[in-house]
Amino acid sequence: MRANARANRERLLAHARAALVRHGTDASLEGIAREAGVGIGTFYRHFPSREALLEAVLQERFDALSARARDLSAASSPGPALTAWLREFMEFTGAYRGLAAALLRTLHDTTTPLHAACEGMRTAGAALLARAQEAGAIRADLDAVELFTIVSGLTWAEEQASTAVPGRASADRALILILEGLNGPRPTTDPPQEPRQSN
Amino acid sequence: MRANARANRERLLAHARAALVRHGTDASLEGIAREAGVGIGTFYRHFPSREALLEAVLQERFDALSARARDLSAASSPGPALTAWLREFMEFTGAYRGLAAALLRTLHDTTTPLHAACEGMRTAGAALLARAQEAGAIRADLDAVELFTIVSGLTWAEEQASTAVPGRASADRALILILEGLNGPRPTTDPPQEPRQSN
DNA sequence: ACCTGAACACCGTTCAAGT
DNA sequence: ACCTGAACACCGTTCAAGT
Repeated sequence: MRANARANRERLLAHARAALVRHGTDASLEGIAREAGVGIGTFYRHFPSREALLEAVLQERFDALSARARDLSAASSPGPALTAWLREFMEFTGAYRGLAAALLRTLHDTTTPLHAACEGMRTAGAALLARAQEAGAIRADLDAVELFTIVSGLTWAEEQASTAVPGRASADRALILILEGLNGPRPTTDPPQEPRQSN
Repeated sequence: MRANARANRERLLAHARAALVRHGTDASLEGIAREAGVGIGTFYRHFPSREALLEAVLQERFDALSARARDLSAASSPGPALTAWLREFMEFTGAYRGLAAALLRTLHDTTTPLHAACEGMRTAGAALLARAQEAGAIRADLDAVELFTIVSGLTWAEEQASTAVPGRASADRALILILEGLNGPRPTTDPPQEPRQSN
């Protein structure tokens, strides 16, 4: 019987993944159970809440992003390492419709299980930020919560814009815009650059 | 009977406003009708869709923001005028939970009635942007759709963060951050400023 | 242990019937 | 003209009953 339960869980997860891709984070739970050929009660036994389901689906991605932050920290200089990681974070966060919202909620609502699941990933990202700030690549008066809020907001906005198109390109563009600011790129100070033309 | 219908409409609008403040853009339509002491069918007669309701509630605000853009264009220099207007746009957009999402949707979905209702406001904002770009206050490679997308994303993100607190302060802060960029403020070029200390 | 599905409490939306 | 509310088709969630 134990094997039966395990098989149910796997089938639920598989159909959940498909449903998330198709319908986003508020895919019908009844629908997932139905497609998995399982009673709704069985669904709730395995995943007592929508968040628990998300957690199960996303856990390994969280861990992968944590590891990625550590790799980037070892392999790249502080500024580019943060930029590269944020790009991957945004790509992940934009994977399902509604995911940016679900993750952003966990940033402040510390009680939820999904919060705990994200925490490692966010700590890793925050370390990357601190390193970039020490190197002077990122303004010092920015904290990790602000950064995650802004980046999530951007991802969400791009996601709303493109229902059909994946829109990776425009999300990258948005990241560049917030890095450089709407008033234009800041000339790097260490090796002095050619001056901006005053239009 | 005509007076009766008109009274119903007004009562529905009044209760809709209250419900939007309390429950956000996806307040229960049945609930609004119930509170207004009116059958659900009557609700649908007056407002055939949730969007139609939003449009009726927000129309005068759209118009006010359009007018405000024109006033600012006359009264202030290009850069500050845009900043001031964006601040007001964000404040309006953050008035109800879900409003930023509803408005952003209309940016691309041109078929909806709410899109038409927003258009004037957005055109006015776009003019302010163009003026700021001509003056060199805002980077030239930014279009109005991008700007509205980014600003909406920011407003949404701040709104998610603060369920209880209105959080005006942090939205302002976010606006400053995207104007200046995460890599720090760009020194203004026209009147040369004191140099940034290299940390 | 694990599963099932009826039951409950909610939605949005439509439409035949009333005045 | 305008209003009503039952009807339909969906939800999420719980829980008594089954194996």
